[in-house]
Amino acid sequence: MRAAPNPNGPWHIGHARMPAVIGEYAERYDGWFCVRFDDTDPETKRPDLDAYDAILEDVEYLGFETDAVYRASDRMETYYGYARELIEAGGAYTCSCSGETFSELKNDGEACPHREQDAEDTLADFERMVDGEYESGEKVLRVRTDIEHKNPALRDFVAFRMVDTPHPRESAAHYRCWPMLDFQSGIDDHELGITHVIRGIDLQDSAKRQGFVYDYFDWEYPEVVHWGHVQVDAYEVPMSTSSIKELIDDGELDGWDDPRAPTLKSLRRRGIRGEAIVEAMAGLGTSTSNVDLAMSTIYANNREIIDDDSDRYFFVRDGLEVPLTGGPDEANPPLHPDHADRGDRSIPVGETVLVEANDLPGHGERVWLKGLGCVENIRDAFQFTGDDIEVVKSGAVDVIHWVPGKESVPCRMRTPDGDEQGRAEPGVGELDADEVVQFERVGFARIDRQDDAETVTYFAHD
RNA sequence: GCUCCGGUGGUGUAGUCCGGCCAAUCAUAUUGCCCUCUCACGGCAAUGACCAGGGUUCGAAUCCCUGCCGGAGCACCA
Repeated sequence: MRAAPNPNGPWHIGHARMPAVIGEYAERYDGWFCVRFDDTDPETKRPDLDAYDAILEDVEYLGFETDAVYRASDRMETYYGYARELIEAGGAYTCSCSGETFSELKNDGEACPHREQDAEDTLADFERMVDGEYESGEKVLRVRTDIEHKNPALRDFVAFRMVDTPHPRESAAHYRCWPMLDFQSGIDDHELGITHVIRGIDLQDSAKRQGFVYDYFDWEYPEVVHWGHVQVDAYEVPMSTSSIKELIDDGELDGWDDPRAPTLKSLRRRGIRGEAIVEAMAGLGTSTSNVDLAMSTIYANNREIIDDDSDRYFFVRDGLEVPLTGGPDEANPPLHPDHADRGDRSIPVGETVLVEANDLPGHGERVWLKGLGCVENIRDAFQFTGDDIEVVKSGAVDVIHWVPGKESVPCRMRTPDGDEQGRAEPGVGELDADEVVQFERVGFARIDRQDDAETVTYFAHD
Protein backbone atom coordinates (compact mmCIF):
# COMPACT_ATOMS: atom_id res chain seq x y z
CA MET A 1 0.00 0.00 0.00
CA ARG A 2 1.13 3.53 -0.46
CA ALA A 3 0.69 7.05 0.78
CA ALA A 4 1.15 9.44 -2.11
CA PRO A 5 1.44 12.93 -0.70
CA ASN A 6 2.03 16.12 -2.55
CA PRO A 7 5.10 17.62 -0.83
CA ASN A 8 3.74 21.11 -0.32
CA GLY A 9 4.24 21.38 3.43
CA PRO A 10 4.21 19.54 6.74
CA TRP A 11 1.11 17.51 7.37
CA HIS A 12 -2.05 18.71 9.02
CA ILE A 13 -4.08 16.42 11.23
CA GLY A 14 -6.21 15.11 8.39
CA HIS A 15 -3.16 13.78 6.59
CA ALA A 16 -2.62 11.30 9.41
CA ARG A 17 -5.54 9.29 8.13
CA MET A 18 -3.71 7.71 5.21
CA PRO A 19 -0.68 6.35 7.09
CA ALA A 20 -2.96 5.43 10.01
CA VAL A 21 -5.23 3.29 7.89
CA ILE A 22 -2.68 1.75 5.57
CA GLY A 23 -0.27 1.24 8.44
CA GLU A 24 -2.93 -0.72 10.28
CA TYR A 25 -3.71 -2.78 7.22
CA ALA A 26 -0.07 -3.36 6.45
CA GLU A 27 0.44 -4.63 9.97
CA ARG A 28 -2.63 -6.80 9.99
CA TYR A 29 -2.01 -8.43 6.63
CA ASP A 30 1.76 -8.31 6.70
CA GLY A 31 1.63 -5.80 3.90
CA TRP A 32 4.05 -3.31 2.52
CA PHE A 33 3.95 0.42 3.10
CA CYS A 34 5.66 3.04 1.00
CA VAL A 35 5.55 6.79 0.70
CA ARG A 36 5.59 8.12 -2.81
CA PHE A 37 5.81 11.83 -3.38
CA ASP A 38 3.64 12.74 -6.34
CA ASP A 39 5.58 15.86 -7.18
CA THR A 40 4.92 16.22 -10.89
CA ASP A 41 3.74 19.79 -11.00
CA PRO A 42 6.64 22.22 -10.62
CA GLU A 43 4.32 25.19 -11.04
CA THR A 44 0.80 25.26 -9.62
CA LYS A 45 1.50 22.62 -6.97
CA ARG A 46 5.11 23.57 -6.64
CA PRO A 47 6.87 21.22 -4.24
CA ASP A 48 8.42 22.67 -1.13
CA LEU A 49 11.89 21.21 -0.75
CA ASP A 50 11.64 21.06 3.03
CA ALA A 51 8.33 19.25 2.88
CA TYR A 52 9.76 15.90 1.80
CA ASP A 53 11.63 15.43 5.04
CA ALA A 54 8.97 17.16 7.11
CA ILE A 55 6.41 14.66 5.90
CA LEU A 56 8.67 11.70 6.54
CA GLU A 57 9.20 13.03 10.07
CA ASP A 58 5.46 13.23 10.52
CA VAL A 59 5.07 9.63 9.40
CA GLU A 60 7.72 8.60 11.87
CA TYR A 61 6.04 10.58 14.64
CA LEU A 62 2.85 8.65 13.96
CA GLY A 63 4.86 5.53 14.62
CA PHE A 64 5.32 4.03 11.18
CA GLU A 65 8.36 2.82 9.41
CA THR A 66 8.24 3.14 5.67
CA ASP A 67 9.41 0.20 3.60
CA ALA A 68 10.37 2.51 0.76
CA VAL A 69 10.28 6.14 -0.27
CA TYR A 70 9.93 7.29 -3.88
CA ARG A 71 9.81 10.61 -5.60
CA ALA A 72 7.90 10.75 -8.85
CA SER A 73 10.31 13.39 -10.09
CA ASP A 74 13.04 10.71 -10.00
CA ARG A 75 11.03 8.46 -12.23
CA MET A 76 10.45 10.58 -15.30
CA GLU A 77 12.22 8.25 -17.71
CA THR A 78 9.89 5.47 -16.60
CA TYR A 79 6.85 7.58 -17.42
CA TYR A 80 8.29 8.57 -20.80
CA GLY A 81 8.94 4.92 -21.52
CA TYR A 82 5.37 3.90 -20.86
CA ALA A 83 4.09 6.89 -22.77
CA ARG A 84 5.99 5.70 -25.85
CA GLU A 85 4.56 2.23 -25.44
CA LEU A 86 1.10 3.65 -25.08
CA ILE A 87 1.51 5.71 -28.22
CA GLU A 88 2.71 2.68 -30.17
CA ALA A 89 -0.33 0.79 -28.96
CA GLY A 90 -2.49 3.57 -30.40
CA GLY A 91 -3.53 4.75 -26.98
CA ALA A 92 -2.53 8.37 -27.16
CA TYR A 93 -2.12 11.35 -29.44
CA THR A 94 -0.56 14.77 -29.20
CA CYS A 95 -2.94 17.68 -29.27
CA SER A 96 -2.49 21.42 -29.61
CA CYS A 97 -6.06 22.47 -28.91
CA SER A 98 -6.45 25.07 -26.21
CA GLY A 99 -8.06 23.88 -23.05
CA GLU A 100 -11.25 25.75 -23.84
CA THR A 101 -11.52 24.53 -27.38
CA PHE A 102 -11.04 20.95 -26.38
CA SER A 103 -13.42 21.26 -23.47
CA GLU A 104 -16.20 22.44 -25.77
CA LEU A 105 -15.63 19.67 -28.27
CA LYS A 106 -15.42 17.13 -25.50
CA ASN A 107 -18.63 18.25 -23.85
CA ASP A 108 -20.38 17.76 -27.18
CA GLY A 109 -18.77 14.35 -27.51
CA GLU A 110 -16.79 15.42 -30.54
CA ALA A 111 -13.21 14.52 -31.36
CA CYS A 112 -10.63 17.17 -32.11
CA PRO A 113 -8.72 17.04 -35.40
CA HIS A 114 -5.55 15.75 -33.71
CA ARG A 115 -7.26 12.59 -32.59
CA GLU A 116 -6.74 10.94 -35.95
CA GLN A 117 -2.98 11.43 -35.95
CA ASP A 118 -1.14 8.13 -36.40
CA ALA A 119 1.22 6.56 -33.91
CA GLU A 120 4.36 7.41 -35.82
CA ASP A 121 3.69 11.12 -36.00
CA THR A 122 2.51 11.14 -32.43
CA LEU A 123 5.67 9.45 -31.26
CA ALA A 124 7.84 11.96 -33.08
CA ASP A 125 5.82 14.81 -31.69
CA PHE A 126 6.00 13.38 -28.18
CA GLU A 127 9.81 13.27 -28.46
CA ARG A 128 9.69 16.96 -29.26
CA MET A 129 7.67 17.47 -26.08
CA VAL A 130 10.19 15.51 -24.06
CA ASP A 131 13.01 17.52 -25.60
CA GLY A 132 11.32 20.68 -24.46
CA GLU A 133 10.68 22.06 -27.91
CA TYR A 134 7.25 23.33 -26.97
CA GLU A 135 6.28 25.93 -24.46
CA SER A 136 3.75 25.68 -21.72
CA GLY A 137 0.24 25.32 -23.14
CA GLU A 138 1.34 24.56 -26.67
CA LYS A 139 1.02 20.83 -26.71
CA VAL A 140 -0.28 17.95 -24.63
CA LEU A 141 -0.38 14.19 -24.94
CA ARG A 142 -3.88 12.83 -24.55
CA VAL A 143 -4.99 9.33 -23.79
CA ARG A 144 -7.43 8.05 -26.39
CA THR A 145 -10.35 6.82 -24.25
CA ASP A 146 -13.89 7.12 -25.56
CA ILE A 147 -14.76 10.58 -26.77
CA GLU A 148 -18.45 9.73 -26.52
CA HIS A 149 -18.30 8.23 -23.06
CA LYS A 150 -21.45 9.16 -21.19
CA ASN A 151 -19.38 10.58 -18.35
CA PRO A 152 -17.67 13.67 -19.76
CA ALA A 153 -15.02 13.42 -17.06
CA LEU A 154 -13.57 10.35 -18.70
CA ARG A 155 -13.21 11.57 -22.28
CA ASP A 156 -9.65 11.77 -23.66
CA PHE A 157 -7.79 13.11 -20.66
CA VAL A 158 -4.37 14.72 -20.64
CA ALA A 159 -1.40 12.50 -19.79
CA PHE A 160 1.50 14.93 -20.32
CA ARG A 161 1.75 18.67 -20.59
CA MET A 162 4.52 21.24 -20.94
CA VAL A 163 5.66 23.24 -17.91
CA ASP A 164 8.14 26.08 -18.35
CA THR A 165 8.95 26.46 -14.67
CA PRO A 166 11.87 24.25 -13.63
CA HIS A 167 11.24 21.70 -10.88
CA PRO A 168 12.69 22.83 -7.54
CA ARG A 169 14.61 19.58 -7.16
CA GLU A 170 17.87 20.05 -8.97
CA SER A 171 17.93 16.52 -10.31
CA ALA A 172 14.59 17.10 -12.04
CA ALA A 173 15.00 20.74 -12.99
CA HIS A 174 15.75 20.04 -16.63
CA TYR A 175 12.44 18.31 -17.41
CA ARG A 176 9.78 20.31 -19.23
CA CYS A 177 7.32 17.63 -20.20
CA TRP A 178 5.51 16.50 -17.07
CA PRO A 179 2.97 13.70 -16.58
CA MET A 180 -0.40 14.42 -15.00
CA LEU A 181 -1.38 12.66 -11.80
CA ASP A 182 -3.69 10.18 -13.49
CA PHE A 183 -0.94 8.93 -15.75
CA GLN A 184 1.97 9.04 -13.33
CA SER A 185 0.10 7.55 -10.43
CA GLY A 186 -1.47 4.86 -12.57
CA ILE A 187 1.88 3.77 -13.95
CA ASP A 188 3.53 3.85 -10.53
CA ASP A 189 0.84 1.88 -8.77
CA HIS A 190 1.39 -0.91 -11.24
CA GLU A 191 5.18 -0.59 -11.38
CA LEU A 192 5.53 -0.62 -7.61
CA GLY A 193 3.19 -3.53 -7.16
CA ILE A 194 0.56 -1.63 -5.22
CA THR A 195 -2.36 -3.95 -4.58
CA HIS A 196 -4.72 -1.62 -2.71
CA VAL A 197 -5.26 2.06 -3.28
CA ILE A 198 -7.07 4.38 -0.92
CA ARG A 199 -7.79 7.92 -1.99
CA GLY A 200 -10.21 10.79 -1.64
CA ILE A 201 -13.59 11.08 -3.31
CA ASP A 202 -12.19 13.92 -5.37
CA LEU A 203 -10.31 11.23 -7.28
CA GLN A 204 -13.36 9.06 -7.81
CA ASP A 205 -13.00 9.19 -11.56
CA SER A 206 -9.28 8.53 -11.51
CA ALA A 207 -9.63 4.79 -11.36
CA LYS A 208 -11.93 4.87 -14.36
CA ARG A 209 -9.59 7.13 -16.30
CA GLN A 210 -6.56 5.07 -15.43
CA GLY A 211 -8.54 2.01 -16.35
CA PHE A 212 -8.18 2.99 -20.01
CA VAL A 213 -4.40 3.03 -19.68
CA TYR A 214 -4.41 -0.25 -17.80
CA ASP A 215 -6.50 -1.79 -20.57
CA TYR A 216 -3.97 -0.76 -23.23
CA PHE A 217 -1.23 -2.43 -21.22
CA ASP A 218 -3.45 -5.31 -20.18
CA TRP A 219 -2.75 -4.74 -16.51
CA GLU A 220 -5.02 -5.46 -13.62
CA TYR A 221 -6.18 -2.45 -11.66
CA PRO A 222 -5.57 -2.48 -7.87
CA GLU A 223 -8.43 -2.62 -5.43
CA VAL A 224 -9.51 0.91 -4.80
CA VAL A 225 -11.40 2.62 -1.99
CA HIS A 226 -12.53 6.23 -1.99
CA TRP A 227 -13.11 8.03 1.23
CA GLY A 228 -14.65 11.35 2.11
CA HIS A 229 -13.07 14.40 3.66
CA VAL A 230 -12.25 14.60 7.34
CA GLN A 231 -13.13 17.65 9.29
CA VAL A 232 -11.66 18.16 12.71
CA ASP A 233 -13.59 20.17 15.26
CA ALA A 234 -11.95 22.46 17.81
CA TYR A 235 -9.90 24.52 15.39
CA GLU A 236 -10.56 28.03 14.19
CA VAL A 237 -7.92 27.77 11.53
CA PRO A 238 -8.92 26.14 8.25
CA MET A 239 -7.28 22.80 7.74
CA SER A 240 -5.43 23.11 4.51
CA THR A 241 -1.71 23.22 4.01
CA SER A 242 -1.86 26.36 1.93
CA SER A 243 -3.96 28.36 4.36
CA ILE A 244 -1.83 27.32 7.32
CA LYS A 245 1.23 28.37 5.37
CA GLU A 246 -0.38 31.73 4.69
CA LEU A 247 -1.11 32.29 8.37
CA ILE A 248 2.51 31.50 9.18
CA ASP A 249 3.81 33.84 6.51
CA ASP A 250 1.52 36.58 7.80
CA GLY A 251 2.81 36.06 11.31
CA GLU A 252 -0.58 34.94 12.67
CA LEU A 253 0.98 31.66 13.69
CA ASP A 254 4.51 31.14 15.01
CA GLY A 255 5.18 28.18 12.79
CA TRP A 256 3.99 24.73 11.84
CA ASP A 257 4.18 23.67 15.47
CA ASP A 258 2.24 26.60 16.89
CA PRO A 259 -0.26 25.12 19.37
CA ARG A 260 -3.06 26.88 17.48
CA ALA A 261 -2.16 25.18 14.22
CA PRO A 262 -4.05 22.01 13.30
CA THR A 263 -0.84 20.25 12.33
CA LEU A 264 0.87 17.08 13.42
CA LYS A 265 3.93 19.08 14.43
CA SER A 266 1.73 21.06 16.77
CA LEU A 267 0.20 17.98 18.37
CA ARG A 268 3.64 16.52 18.77
CA ARG A 269 4.90 19.57 20.58
CA ARG A 270 1.89 19.45 22.86
CA GLY A 271 2.92 16.01 24.00
CA ILE A 272 0.28 14.04 22.16
CA ARG A 273 1.46 10.62 21.08
CA GLY A 274 1.23 9.67 17.46
CA GLU A 275 -0.46 6.48 18.51
CA ALA A 276 -3.41 8.40 19.92
CA ILE A 277 -3.94 10.06 16.55
CA VAL A 278 -3.52 6.85 14.61
CA GLU A 279 -6.12 5.09 16.73
CA ALA A 280 -8.63 7.85 16.23
CA MET A 281 -8.01 7.97 12.50
CA ALA A 282 -8.18 4.24 12.05
CA GLY A 283 -11.49 4.37 13.90
CA LEU A 284 -12.93 6.61 11.21
CA GLY A 285 -12.81 3.78 8.75
CA THR A 286 -12.94 4.38 5.02
CA SER A 287 -16.49 5.52 4.42
CA THR A 288 -17.27 7.45 1.25
CA SER A 289 -19.13 10.17 3.07
CA ASN A 290 -17.47 13.07 4.79
CA VAL A 291 -16.70 12.60 8.46
CA ASP A 292 -16.09 14.82 11.45
CA LEU A 293 -13.35 13.82 13.80
CA ALA A 294 -13.74 15.07 17.35
CA MET A 295 -10.45 16.10 18.90
CA SER A 296 -11.86 14.71 22.13
CA THR A 297 -11.38 11.24 20.68
CA ILE A 298 -7.67 11.89 20.17
CA TYR A 299 -7.44 13.43 23.61
CA ALA A 300 -9.21 10.50 25.25
CA ASN A 301 -6.82 8.09 23.56
CA ASN A 302 -3.84 10.14 24.61
CA ARG A 303 -4.96 10.55 28.18
CA GLU A 304 -5.17 6.82 28.50
CA ILE A 305 -1.62 6.45 27.22
CA ILE A 306 0.09 9.16 29.24
CA ASP A 307 -1.82 9.32 32.53
CA ASP A 308 0.20 6.65 34.24
CA ASP A 309 3.54 8.20 33.28
CA SER A 310 2.70 11.81 33.98
CA ASP A 311 3.82 13.14 37.32
CA ARG A 312 1.60 15.66 39.05
CA TYR A 313 2.44 19.29 39.71
CA PHE A 314 0.64 22.47 40.63
CA PHE A 315 0.27 25.32 38.21
CA VAL A 316 -1.85 28.35 39.02
CA ARG A 317 -3.00 30.52 36.15
CA ASP A 318 -3.23 34.19 36.76
CA GLY A 319 -3.16 33.65 40.53
CA LEU A 320 -4.47 35.80 43.34
CA GLU A 321 -1.95 36.24 46.15
CA VAL A 322 -3.44 35.52 49.56
CA PRO A 323 -1.58 35.84 52.90
CA LEU A 324 -1.49 32.63 54.90
CA THR A 325 -1.02 32.26 58.63
CA GLY A 326 -0.47 29.06 60.56
CA GLY A 327 0.12 25.54 59.39
CA PRO A 328 3.24 23.69 58.27
CA ASP A 329 5.96 25.38 56.27
CA GLU A 330 6.22 22.69 53.66
CA ALA A 331 3.73 20.53 51.70
CA ASN A 332 4.53 17.09 50.34
CA PRO A 333 1.94 15.83 47.88
CA PRO A 334 2.85 12.68 45.92
CA LEU A 335 4.29 12.82 42.41
CA HIS A 336 1.60 10.40 41.29
CA PRO A 337 -1.42 9.23 43.26
CA ASP A 338 -1.11 5.66 41.97
CA HIS A 339 2.65 5.38 42.39
CA ALA A 340 3.77 6.09 45.92
CA ASP A 341 7.17 4.65 45.01
CA ARG A 342 7.96 7.69 42.88
CA GLY A 343 8.09 9.76 46.03
CA ASP A 344 6.74 13.11 47.11
CA ARG A 345 7.17 16.65 45.99
CA SER A 346 8.49 19.29 48.33
CA ILE A 347 6.70 22.63 48.22
CA PRO A 348 7.79 25.37 50.65
CA VAL A 349 4.88 27.45 51.88
CA GLY A 350 5.97 30.91 52.97
CA GLU A 351 3.90 33.96 53.84
CA THR A 352 1.47 33.88 50.97
CA VAL A 353 -0.03 31.46 48.46
CA LEU A 354 -1.46 31.91 44.98
CA VAL A 355 -4.80 30.43 44.02
CA GLU A 356 -6.95 30.79 40.94
CA ALA A 357 -9.71 33.37 41.11
CA ASN A 358 -12.45 30.78 40.61
CA ASP A 359 -11.15 28.77 43.55
CA LEU A 360 -11.06 31.59 46.09
CA PRO A 361 -13.62 30.80 48.80
CA GLY A 362 -15.96 33.47 50.10
CA HIS A 363 -15.35 35.21 53.39
CA GLY A 364 -15.72 32.84 56.30
CA GLU A 365 -15.61 29.82 53.99
CA ARG A 366 -13.05 27.10 53.97
CA VAL A 367 -11.10 25.36 51.25
CA TRP A 368 -8.53 22.55 51.31
CA LEU A 369 -5.15 23.39 49.84
CA LYS A 370 -4.15 20.08 48.36
CA GLY A 371 -1.22 18.46 50.12
CA LEU A 372 -1.23 21.13 52.81
CA GLY A 373 -4.47 21.36 54.76
CA CYS A 374 -7.61 23.29 55.40
CA VAL A 375 -7.74 27.08 55.48
CA GLU A 376 -10.47 29.60 56.09
CA ASN A 377 -10.80 32.88 54.26
CA ILE A 378 -10.88 35.63 56.87
CA ARG A 379 -10.96 39.09 55.36
CA ASP A 380 -9.03 38.00 52.27
CA ALA A 381 -6.38 36.12 54.21
CA PHE A 382 -6.11 32.39 54.82
CA GLN A 383 -6.04 31.12 58.36
CA PHE A 384 -4.87 27.52 58.70
CA THR A 385 -7.58 25.50 60.43
CA GLY A 386 -6.15 22.00 60.51
CA ASP A 387 -5.05 19.00 58.58
CA ASP A 388 -7.80 16.56 59.45
CA ILE A 389 -8.69 15.01 56.11
CA GLU A 390 -12.16 14.19 57.40
CA VAL A 391 -13.46 17.55 56.24
CA VAL A 392 -12.57 16.57 52.69
CA LYS A 393 -13.90 13.05 52.90
CA SER A 394 -17.18 14.29 54.31
CA GLY A 395 -17.50 16.67 51.42
CA ALA A 396 -17.49 19.76 53.63
CA VAL A 397 -14.71 21.54 51.75
CA ASP A 398 -13.45 21.58 48.19
CA VAL A 399 -9.90 20.63 47.32
CA ILE A 400 -7.95 23.10 45.22
CA HIS A 401 -4.43 23.48 43.90
CA TRP A 402 -2.13 26.32 44.88
CA VAL A 403 1.48 27.49 44.75
CA PRO A 404 3.62 29.45 47.19
CA GLY A 405 3.67 33.20 46.57
CA LYS A 406 7.42 33.67 46.67
CA GLU A 407 9.06 30.34 45.96
CA SER A 408 6.92 29.46 42.94
CA VAL A 409 8.42 29.84 39.49
CA PRO A 410 7.03 31.71 36.49
CA CYS A 411 5.48 29.42 33.96
CA ARG A 412 3.81 29.95 30.62
CA MET A 413 1.43 27.46 29.13
CA ARG A 414 0.82 27.68 25.41
CA THR A 415 -2.59 26.39 24.38
CA PRO A 416 -4.66 26.19 21.20
CA ASP A 417 -6.63 29.15 22.54
CA GLY A 418 -3.64 31.33 23.34
CA ASP A 419 -1.03 31.55 26.05
CA GLU A 420 -1.72 31.35 29.79
CA GLN A 421 0.62 33.04 32.23
CA GLY A 422 0.98 31.75 35.73
CA ARG A 423 3.26 30.32 38.34
CA ALA A 424 4.15 26.74 39.10
CA GLU A 425 5.52 24.97 42.15
CA PRO A 426 9.35 25.08 42.34
CA GLY A 427 9.86 21.52 41.06
CA VAL A 428 8.54 22.50 37.65
CA GLY A 429 11.55 24.74 37.15
CA GLU A 430 13.76 21.65 37.39
CA LEU A 431 11.98 19.48 34.85
CA ASP A 432 13.67 18.44 31.63
CA ALA A 433 12.33 19.46 28.29
CA ASP A 434 10.03 16.94 26.65
CA GLU A 435 8.66 15.62 29.92
CA VAL A 436 4.89 15.32 30.03
CA VAL A 437 3.21 16.20 33.31
CA GLN A 438 -0.25 16.75 34.66
CA PHE A 439 -0.98 20.09 36.24
CA GLU A 440 -3.57 19.02 38.75
CA ARG A 441 -7.06 20.29 37.99
CA VAL A 442 -5.71 22.04 34.90
CA GLY A 443 -4.64 19.35 32.48
CA PHE A 444 -1.74 17.61 30.82
CA ALA A 445 1.14 19.56 29.38
CA ARG A 446 4.52 18.96 27.86
CA ILE A 447 7.55 20.80 29.20
CA ASP A 448 8.96 22.55 26.17
CA ARG A 449 11.97 24.37 27.58
CA GLN A 450 13.41 26.16 30.57
CA ASP A 451 13.98 29.75 29.57
CA ASP A 452 15.94 32.22 31.66
CA ALA A 453 12.80 33.91 32.83
CA GLU A 454 10.22 31.15 32.82
CA THR A 455 9.30 27.56 32.15
CA VAL A 456 7.50 27.18 28.84
CA THR A 457 4.97 24.40 28.56
CA TYR A 458 2.54 23.29 25.87
CA PHE A 459 -0.94 22.28 26.89
CA ALA A 460 -2.11 18.90 25.62
CA HIS A 461 -5.65 18.48 26.92
CA ASP A 462 -7.49 18.21 30.20
C1' G B 1 -26.17 21.01 -18.05
C1' C B 2 -23.74 15.87 -18.05
C1' U B 3 -21.86 12.04 -14.85
C1' C B 4 -20.62 9.48 -10.21
C1' C B 5 -21.11 8.57 -4.86
C1' G B 6 -23.27 8.67 -0.08
C1' G B 7 -27.15 9.30 4.09
C1' U B 8 -27.21 4.38 11.50
C1' G B 9 -27.52 8.39 18.45
C1' G B 10 -23.78 15.08 19.45
C1' U B 11 -19.37 12.56 16.93
C1' G B 12 -17.16 8.10 14.78
C1' U B 13 -18.20 3.07 13.96
C1' A B 14 -20.46 -2.36 13.65
C1' G B 15 -24.43 -4.63 11.08
C1' U B 16 -26.23 -3.73 4.80
C1' C B 17 -23.04 -8.01 -0.07
C1' C B 18 -25.92 -13.62 1.60
C1' G B 19 -33.48 -10.02 4.74
C1' G B 20 -35.05 -12.93 10.53
C1' C B 21 -30.41 -14.26 16.40
C1' C B 22 -30.85 -5.93 15.53
C1' A B 23 -36.68 -2.96 20.27
C1' A B 24 -29.46 -2.30 16.62
C1' U B 25 -22.45 -3.10 18.50
C1' C B 26 -18.34 -0.66 20.40
C1' A B 27 -15.86 3.90 21.37
C1' U B 28 -16.19 8.92 22.35
C1' A B 29 -19.46 12.78 24.35
C1' U B 30 -22.86 14.58 28.10
C1' U B 31 -25.09 13.74 33.01
C1' G B 32 -25.36 11.22 37.73
C1' C B 33 -23.25 7.86 41.40
C1' C B 34 -18.79 5.16 43.54
C1' C B 35 -13.46 5.66 44.29
C1' U B 36 -10.07 9.61 45.27
C1' C B 37 -6.46 15.17 49.45
C1' U B 38 -7.35 16.56 41.11
C1' C B 39 -12.88 18.48 37.53
C1' A B 40 -6.99 12.93 36.12
C1' C B 41 -7.10 7.45 36.23
C1' G B 42 -10.41 3.37 37.48
C1' G B 43 -15.63 1.35 38.32
C1' C B 44 -21.10 1.67 37.64
C1' A B 45 -25.47 3.75 35.48
C1' A B 46 -28.36 6.93 32.46
C1' U B 47 -29.05 9.74 27.81
C1' G B 48 -29.21 9.05 22.65
C1' A B 49 -29.73 6.66 15.95
C1' C B 50 -31.46 3.07 11.15
C1' C B 51 -33.21 10.64 6.11
C1' A B 52 -38.74 10.39 4.37
C1' G B 53 -42.62 7.88 1.78
C1' G B 54 -44.15 3.85 -0.93
C1' G B 55 -43.31 -1.34 -2.61
C1' U B 56 -41.60 -6.75 -2.26
C1' U B 57 -41.95 -10.28 1.97
C1' C B 58 -44.66 -14.17 7.11
C1' G B 59 -40.55 -10.73 8.29
C1' A B 60 -36.40 -4.91 6.01
C1' A B 61 -31.34 -0.79 8.92
C1' U B 62 -30.52 -4.67 5.28
C1' C B 63 -33.79 -5.76 -1.37
C1' C B 64 -36.59 -2.28 -5.19
C1' C B 65 -38.69 2.66 -6.54
C1' U B 66 -39.49 7.82 -5.73
C1' G B 67 -38.42 12.08 -3.07
C1' C B 68 -35.36 14.99 0.17
C1' C B 69 -30.54 16.21 1.88
C1' G B 70 -25.29 16.09 1.36
C1' G B 71 -20.57 15.23 -1.24
C1' A B 72 -17.54 14.78 -5.73
C1' G B 73 -15.84 15.00 -10.98
C1' C B 74 -16.47 17.16 -16.07
C1' A B 75 -8.38 21.32 -15.27
C1' C B 76 -2.45 21.57 -19.58
C1' C B 77 -3.91 20.82 -9.96
C1' A B 78 -2.74 16.99 -6.72
